[in-house]
Amino acid sequence: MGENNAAEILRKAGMKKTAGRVALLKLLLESEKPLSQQEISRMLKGVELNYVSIYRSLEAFCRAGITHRIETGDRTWRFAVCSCGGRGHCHPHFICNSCGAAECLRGMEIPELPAVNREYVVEATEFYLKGLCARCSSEV
Amino acid sequence: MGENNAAEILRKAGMKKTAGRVALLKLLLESEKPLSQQEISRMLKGVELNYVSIYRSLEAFCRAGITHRIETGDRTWRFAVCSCGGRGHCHPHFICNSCGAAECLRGMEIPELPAVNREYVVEATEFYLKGLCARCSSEV
DNA sequence: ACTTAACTGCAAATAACTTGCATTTAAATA
DNA sequence: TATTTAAATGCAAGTTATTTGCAGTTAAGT
Repeated sequence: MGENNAAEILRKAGMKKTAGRVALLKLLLESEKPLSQQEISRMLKGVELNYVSIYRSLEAFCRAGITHRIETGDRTWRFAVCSCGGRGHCHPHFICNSCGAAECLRGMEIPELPAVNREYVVEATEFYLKGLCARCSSEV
Repeated sequence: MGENNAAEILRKAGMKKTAGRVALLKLLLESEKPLSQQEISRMLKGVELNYVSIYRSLEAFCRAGITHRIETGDRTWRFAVCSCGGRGHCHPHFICNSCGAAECLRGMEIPELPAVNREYVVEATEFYLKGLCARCSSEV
């Protein structure tokens, strides 16, 4: 399943097909939410991948445009596979102020701004919605 | 000038008018850019304010809606006074990928998203533009 | 002047990430 | 298939922004 997919993505990006990276990428491909290194370490099954290697792999994935990185406000990076292949985010992200979970709003586009005047070069945009996720808002 | 203004803001927020907080708030009021704790420590003149106290004051300011906090991607908070008084950001922010400087795009509004369906409660939105600032883009 | 809750400083703790370096290994090449 | 090599890994240690605990100080209300 995602295994071949992951291997293929690695190949196309010119990366070595190691057990660790295949498992990591597979996990990200199957996750609907962006994951932190800790979450990844907890969820990785069948492979032991040192947390330093996880960071380095994620960095490589981001450099290759395979994933993007988001910041949820708790000073931890989270990572999600990225369909657009670009450097920035391809959609807005929702962050729950209560449980801290992050979510890709895949159906939506990041709205354009009415042109940043002057000599600024805009390379990427990020749009975060913060509030209560479905679960937390119903738990009140 | 900003001194009275700062004192007045503190009073309205029910905070004590200490030399440290007045100087801190004055500095933020006069800064056109969001500032990090380190930048603040470097820029504060005439007063010694321990960096822990700076953090605690900034936290209090944010709680009171006096300032907002932004994340530039380098894992450091930056703070700027906030005209809208709300909890979220009142405008988009620009972050330079080269020099790391942050900037409030005060003239602009954060665009609305076409309604986040389902039972999500959106409390705040944050919009970041990342790229090269005027100085860095001309330095190439 | 007195009282008190807010504010402050210092030292130490957290925690997420990064770096250096020696070892392993996938995959290109002979 | 054997050889080579650059990429990937693990471990230990380092970095650094931010937080926490606690004891001492002070603004401001009475």
